Amino acid sequence: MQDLQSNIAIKINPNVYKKDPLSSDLGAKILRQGCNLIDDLGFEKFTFKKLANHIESTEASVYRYFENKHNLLAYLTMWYWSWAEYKVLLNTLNIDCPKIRLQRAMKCLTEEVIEDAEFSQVNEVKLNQIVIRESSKVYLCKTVDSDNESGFFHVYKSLVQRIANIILEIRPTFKYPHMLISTVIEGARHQRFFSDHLPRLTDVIVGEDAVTDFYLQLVQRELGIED
Amino acid sequence: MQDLQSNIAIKINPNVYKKDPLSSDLGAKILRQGCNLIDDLGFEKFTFKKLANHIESTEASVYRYFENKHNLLAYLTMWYWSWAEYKVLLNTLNIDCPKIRLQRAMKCLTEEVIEDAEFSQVNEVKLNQIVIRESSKVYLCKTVDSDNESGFFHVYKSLVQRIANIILEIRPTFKYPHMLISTVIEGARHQRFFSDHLPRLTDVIVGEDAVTDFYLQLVQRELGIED
DNA sequence: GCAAATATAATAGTATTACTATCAATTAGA
DNA sequence: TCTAATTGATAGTAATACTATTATATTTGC
Repeated sequence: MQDLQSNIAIKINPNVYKKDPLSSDLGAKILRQGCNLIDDLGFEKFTFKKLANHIESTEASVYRYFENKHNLLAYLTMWYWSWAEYKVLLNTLNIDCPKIRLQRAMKCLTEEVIEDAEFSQVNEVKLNQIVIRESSKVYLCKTVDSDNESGFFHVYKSLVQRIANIILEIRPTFKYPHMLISTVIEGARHQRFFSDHLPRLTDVIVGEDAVTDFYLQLVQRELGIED
Repeated sequence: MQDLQSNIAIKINPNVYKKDPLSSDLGAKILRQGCNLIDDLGFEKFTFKKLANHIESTEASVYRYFENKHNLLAYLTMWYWSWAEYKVLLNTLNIDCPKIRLQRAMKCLTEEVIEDAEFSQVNEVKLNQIVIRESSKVYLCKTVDSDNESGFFHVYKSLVQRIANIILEIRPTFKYPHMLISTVIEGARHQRFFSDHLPRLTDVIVGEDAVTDFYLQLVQRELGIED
């Protein structure tokens, strides 16, 4: 993926920002250090004032880029899902067999993010942690319907649709492709959180990626695909 | 269940409150109206001041019962899972076949909550909505480890363990019983949220309980149980 | 190279949030 | 009825979540 770094840019729906954070140095700092601070403090304790101090700028300047911290989190989440979709795309391109495409897509979407591709302003490992811990707060809130109309969840939905299509290619009569995929995507992140904080809710196996193993198996059994 | 209403009380771990809200009228109001207000405003916009005004009391009085709104939400969530576990218990008692016990437990944990048993101070339908939308915020936060030590998640974990035991009865070598159950429990609630707000992430089928159907099937296929 | 446009910093200010503290009034229990 | 516990009333603080204004840089277009 290295050779694509400089040429590919992830485009984010402008509704989520007031001023494009990729259009300036300060904007880039807001993304990068915003990511760091949200990871450190947790979303609830994170404020634009703290971020501004941290990057030696001012609160007012940060507000010029994002209406509020909710939208900054939405931006980061949208970026993450675009990046994930791009990974899926790269890994399934030119592969004819839909079962293998599904398997590879599942792997992309459930495996741990360890290496830091530093694809752009954002540190993918930290962003992954944020997505695990904070991203559901973007939709689990009263503004979900208007945010949805603004397109905040478009990328996520299109990612789910993309995998659902592979499933339908394998089993055209399967009734619940979207449910299955969103269950797996959300579940994988929850299980990683559980294994760090509430291990009795999961099954941790040292030296094995239990999460990927479990969800891959689950999907294959649900669709009746032999291993 | 009616005849048990007056005799059975759900006991909540005292670490979550400063003063037992079931020990006074005001406490009961805090639970009941807190539930209503959180449902109306969403957890982020909900404040103790608004609650106090709503029940014609004062902020300071509310703070006498709960350290903060996070703990009130934790209380309500704990109550919900105790209630759910009790439902599971009632529905699986005296049934020998573990497959049927599993099926009944799954049904309890995935089906829609429509009828309002008014089991106590809390309106179960509203509480169910709150659990769907807000409850993951109790653990998706920086205090999760100390909250866990205080026992905030004990009931939830014991519920998961209970069902995991049924699974192990059916398939003693199954590697991921906790993962499977927590995936189903969390997933069922997410899917209900999706079908209300982000329907492209799920598969809504009118007149059918797709959620229960899907997760029951998923579990049975994962465990290789014939329908 | 200069004017115009744009971006940022500095400062100030407001309403609300998330509490804590104190004390008086009321109620309940023994 | 006396005492203790509960609640209400009031006050106060630091932080949050913004908005507005103005001055100062910096970039860009010509």
